[in-house]
Amino acid sequence: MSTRGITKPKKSVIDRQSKKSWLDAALKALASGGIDKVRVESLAKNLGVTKGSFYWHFKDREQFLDELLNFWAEQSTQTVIANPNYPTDSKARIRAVAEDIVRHDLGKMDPHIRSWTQYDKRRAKVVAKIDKVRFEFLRDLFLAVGFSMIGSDLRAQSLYRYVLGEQFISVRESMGQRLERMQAQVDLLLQQ
Amino acid sequence: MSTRGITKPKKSVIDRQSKKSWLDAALKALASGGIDKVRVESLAKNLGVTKGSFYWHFKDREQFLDELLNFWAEQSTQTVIANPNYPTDSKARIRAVAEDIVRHDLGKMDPHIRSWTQYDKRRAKVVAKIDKVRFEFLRDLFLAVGFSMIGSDLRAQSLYRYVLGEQFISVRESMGQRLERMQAQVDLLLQQ
DNA sequence: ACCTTCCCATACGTATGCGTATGGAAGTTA
DNA sequence: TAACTTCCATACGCATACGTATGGGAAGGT
Repeated sequence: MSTRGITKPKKSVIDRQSKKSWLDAALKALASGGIDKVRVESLAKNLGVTKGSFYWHFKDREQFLDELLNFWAEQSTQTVIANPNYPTDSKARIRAVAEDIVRHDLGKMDPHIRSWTQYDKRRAKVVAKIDKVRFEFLRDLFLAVGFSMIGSDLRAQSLYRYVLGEQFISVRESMGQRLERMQAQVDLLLQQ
Repeated sequence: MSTRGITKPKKSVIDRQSKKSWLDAALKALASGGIDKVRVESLAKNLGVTKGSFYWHFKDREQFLDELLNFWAEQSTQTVIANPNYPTDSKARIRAVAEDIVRHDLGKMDPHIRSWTQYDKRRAKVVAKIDKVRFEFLRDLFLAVGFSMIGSDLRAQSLYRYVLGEQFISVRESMGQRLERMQAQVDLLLQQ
């Protein structure tokens, strides 16, 4: 693991890259055009270096993609869930979480990630783990409201599918519409 | 358009291919490993011919993929919607449709299609049209139950996102679980 | 000043996959 | 049977992208 820029953040005349800079570039490329756009030589061009740098930091493309997936997994479990500023009222908290998801476009990387990993059993397991974490987070929110385990399970699954499905619908709506629709969805789920 | 096998279904010593046989093979490949598996030479190998056949039937790969997308679009609007054996009772009809979607795994091609087309604006428009058709079909079902336009709209969007989202969740459930969950979801949406 | 380590450039070999040019076999029509 | 159409095989050129081998510049330690 390169620690350049952390222990010794000195300037260089030439652009020295770290693992993270490669992974950041890869995430950008992934978001712009899918995993097919995550190419060694292409990323190198974006970073202003050659692939000589890449093969110094990483063994090969496969190992790099593994790190990329973990990179996404880590920072996707530290956004919504780790936010400490949610209301204490359980129903209000669900609404706040739902709004956050839409407003900050959380899960916007999901189509790219899932499109990529769905044909790779090993990598799909990483995504499955993220699904599990997210789902349990949502389920706990409904449990806090007072729903039964079965009821909370159903509602969390419903809400999660809603969020996930929205990312794949080709008819994109405005932010206002999406927020409104999401709140209506939450209202529906919060009925007794 | 080749009409071989339709007007003159004669046997041949060698395997003569039609456009449809290429498209069928392409759909199979797409389902197995995404658009990346839809390769001219790969499909040719599966069909037992060379790409000389391909380039006789199609101009190039791009045009072929266009036809493939239309091929999917056509046969994806002729399954659920065209089924005439649904109950006349509006609520029962929704339940029957929902069960059909899960049981016959309708939309199982959707992840592959959407993963492929999401980076292609022109092709995404075709998918958007399918989204619209499906959504309006679902909305009409809720309208028939007696919900308002707004209420039907919300419920149809919710149900459609649910179906779509399920296809992308990496944690796969059993058919029984999926059916049960789907019915619970429909029950939730059918509440007043 | 020298040496070592870190990081990258350059050049090359190889594989894959698209598209094209051309010939030819099988079936059809005159 | 001769000509004509339909469909495919073969062979080639070309572009892209991975991975490797090798050399070298820059920075820091001694």
